Amino acid sequence: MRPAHVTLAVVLQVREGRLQSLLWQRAREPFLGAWSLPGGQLEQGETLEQSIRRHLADKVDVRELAHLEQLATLSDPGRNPLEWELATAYLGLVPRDVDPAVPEDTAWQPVSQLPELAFDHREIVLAGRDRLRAKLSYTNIAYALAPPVFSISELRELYVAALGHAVSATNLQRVLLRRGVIELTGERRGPGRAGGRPAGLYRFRSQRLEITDQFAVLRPPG
Amino acid sequence: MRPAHVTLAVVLQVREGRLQSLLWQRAREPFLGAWSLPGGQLEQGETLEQSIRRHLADKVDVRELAHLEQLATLSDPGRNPLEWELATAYLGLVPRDVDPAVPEDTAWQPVSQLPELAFDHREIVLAGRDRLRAKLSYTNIAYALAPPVFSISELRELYVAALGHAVSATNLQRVLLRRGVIELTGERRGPGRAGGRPAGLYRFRSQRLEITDQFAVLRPPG
DNA sequence: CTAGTTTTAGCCTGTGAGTCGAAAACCTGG
DNA sequence: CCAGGTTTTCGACTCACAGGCTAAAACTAG
Repeated sequence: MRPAHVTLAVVLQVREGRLQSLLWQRAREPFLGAWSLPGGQLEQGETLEQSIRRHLADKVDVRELAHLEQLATLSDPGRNPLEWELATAYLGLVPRDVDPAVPEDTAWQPVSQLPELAFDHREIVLAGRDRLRAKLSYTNIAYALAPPVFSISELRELYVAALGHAVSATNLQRVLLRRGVIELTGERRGPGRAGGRPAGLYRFRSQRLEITDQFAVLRPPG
Repeated sequence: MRPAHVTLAVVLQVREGRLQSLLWQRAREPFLGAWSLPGGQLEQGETLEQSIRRHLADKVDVRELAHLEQLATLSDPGRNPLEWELATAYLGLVPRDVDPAVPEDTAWQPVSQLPELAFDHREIVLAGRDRLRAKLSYTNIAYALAPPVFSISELRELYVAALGHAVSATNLQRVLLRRGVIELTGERRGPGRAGGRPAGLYRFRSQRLEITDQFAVLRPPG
């Protein structure tokens, strides 16, 4: 006998200054009505990545995934009480400027205040968050959370939301510039309501994941 | 229809100053006779980790795994020409002082000079090596490659073999001591053939994976 | 006792992260 | 048009730690 196999995704986006995860309410047993991760059955002829992309595009209409990577495969025989089922979890990231239309039964929920989740989905969400936090320190993965063009203050807000601790804008700018992760576009943004010096606008040099050879880190202050 | 599911392991050990991987020759199609990674079918009622442990203990008699972690799940529909089959790959590490008895059809082979491997096993081995190399820099994972007690020179040889570049014994000692990864046992080892100051003997403080909060790195010299 | 070998410890340097404060560039209100 | 408030940016300083080099320590063999 063979196990069923599903793909799941922790889809993260920074909204309203907080890191949020896309969740939907299950429409059938087990855990009917409980919040859970989007995903579904693996079909013949597709890879795991194709499968999770299909389910995300189908059910939740998220085509704007700027990054997608495999997290892990869960295999506890008791994780699904009705059936022997493996689940391969992915981490997906959505940039800040898009707001994908989501169905009724789907909602963004802050990772720091998750509701009760079905199956082992809570630990998967936290694993995704931790993976993101780690990679923010030694890769350019923030490109997948940021809009195409942004000011340092905006970028700082993203880092604060994702990392969960204060980040110095000055330091962030210097670190990312020196590493060659971001570059100045030359444009500037008109100042806000209360005036202030217009912000320079930056962009990520690469839209694909790159690993910084210098492993250095953005540490919490203090 | 559901896919078959197998578990595989990249089992690494430093032998004769080189990082080597445990391989065995396939006894059936496809790829009959080709070198491949040890592993086998996932059985009902077991987790993936239990499965790979069972196969390693059964077929290859490696019980001395000091570390085991999941690498990834491979899912290309064409990866097995005969059957739709997913494979979850693990990374296993064996300390230097043990020499597990292995059957006729099984052998250690240097990762830097791999033979032709069945399926997608070559990339899995390289992924395992890369994972190990990365973790050597920011975790205490070397505990799983080292004997219970060792001199700094011996530890240095392990790092050189695993990382593939020169490592300064002085620097290694200072870095690992400052991070609290290793500690002096108080014993010393009698000097070798040609004399020399007796080496202090060290041990790892923890035999479980710990992540260094300081992400700093052991870089190649120069 | 001397020469050779290996390990250990100390000193120096360089790099990059983190902090702080001042200057730059803009607004609004008088 | 000037003064005061706001936001961004730049430069100077400090600190921690990795990496390199050299000398000292501790031992063996002849």
